Amino acid sequence: MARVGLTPERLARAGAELADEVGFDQVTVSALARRFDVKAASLYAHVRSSQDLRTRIALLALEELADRAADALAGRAGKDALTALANVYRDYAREHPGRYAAAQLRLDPETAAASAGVRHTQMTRALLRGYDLTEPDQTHAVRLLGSVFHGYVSLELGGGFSHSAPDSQQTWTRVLDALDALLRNWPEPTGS
Amino acid sequence: MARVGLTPERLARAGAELADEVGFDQVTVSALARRFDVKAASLYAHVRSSQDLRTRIALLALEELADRAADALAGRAGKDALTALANVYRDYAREHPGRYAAAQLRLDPETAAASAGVRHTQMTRALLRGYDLTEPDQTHAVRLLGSVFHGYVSLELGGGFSHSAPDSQQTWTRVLDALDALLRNWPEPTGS
DNA sequence: CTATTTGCCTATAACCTGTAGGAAGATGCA
DNA sequence: TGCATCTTCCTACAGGTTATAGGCAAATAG
Repeated sequence: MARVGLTPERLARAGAELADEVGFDQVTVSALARRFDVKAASLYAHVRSSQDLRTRIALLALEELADRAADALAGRAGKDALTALANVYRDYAREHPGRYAAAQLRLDPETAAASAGVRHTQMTRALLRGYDLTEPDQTHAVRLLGSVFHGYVSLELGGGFSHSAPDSQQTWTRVLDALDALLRNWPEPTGS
Repeated sequence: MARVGLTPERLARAGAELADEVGFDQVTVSALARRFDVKAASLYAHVRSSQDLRTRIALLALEELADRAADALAGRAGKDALTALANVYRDYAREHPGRYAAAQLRLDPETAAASAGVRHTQMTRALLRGYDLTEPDQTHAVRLLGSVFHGYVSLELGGGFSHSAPDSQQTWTRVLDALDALLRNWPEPTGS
């Protein structure tokens, strides 16, 4: 009865790999058990449920993504920082589609508050210090950037841009140009 | 043995309702069969598979969304049209979260090409006629708008904006201001 | 070197997908 | 009206997934 040496952390890491290979929603306790050549029931000693496993993978992905973002932002400012941060999300999603999908998992408020998700907000806010925005516009801009990054990446990943010209890379470059221009020239509220 | 009168269309409609109630990923053949007080096996006479059912719900949602968008755009131009279209997506997602999630289902290329998805692109393009963009910037702008709408709506739906000030409605208004300003003042490519 | 803890096992129940074949209701045609 | 046929929904079943309960053996502590 050889012991494989399962831990919640190893399961989350292996689950993340599995997600990248077969898709996050195909990650099951059974499939993960097969990967360790172990019975599914054995995994329940380490994770409470299938949902618990997914949450651990999501938290892992959020951490990795935040670490990459922190790396990319170090020593950069302005458009340079904007581009770097944006590319972190896009590249991560392309390298690790399953993990990226996991990072979108809806977490309950306490879990979310304790997750690396908050670092993402903080870093976006730090990036915006290179532009001249004061509250509440800074928060609006944080949300806008999050929306564009996530929206673009998920549409691109879903194949939305792959069957028409011009190619996605060109649009991406121009979108970052546009966001930079917008942040440098953030409009006043309209009268309406 | 009373006949219930199942058809693929009725199943898709009921599936859409079920999705709004319990979430798109909780839509199963079994659950739908229970809703009609019928055995799961019976549904397979009308849909080929669980995946087929999901696809039908996705197509239904895309249609509904395109119809609403066409309605909203009629007789509007410029920022008025931009706001109207944006609100269609946001309102639909809030009213019908399950259907909205369904609309994000990844379709195979042929199905996607035959879906109402293409109408969405066309309408966004029509909206952009109120701004002064030529190709390929128009395509870039279509993709940007799609990204912002989808990204914002999905982050908002995921609860991302609900636990911090200012409230999401204010950000939404300002994001639309910002997009309008950006489209009216679309930047040249940068030299890099 | 025994005693306890830990890790993985078998067994089992419930639910979901999907297929095969059967019976009752609906429909068409004489 | 009566008969044949088709359609609709059924039962039965096989295979996969989640989850719990209880058992035995390996690792570890005193």
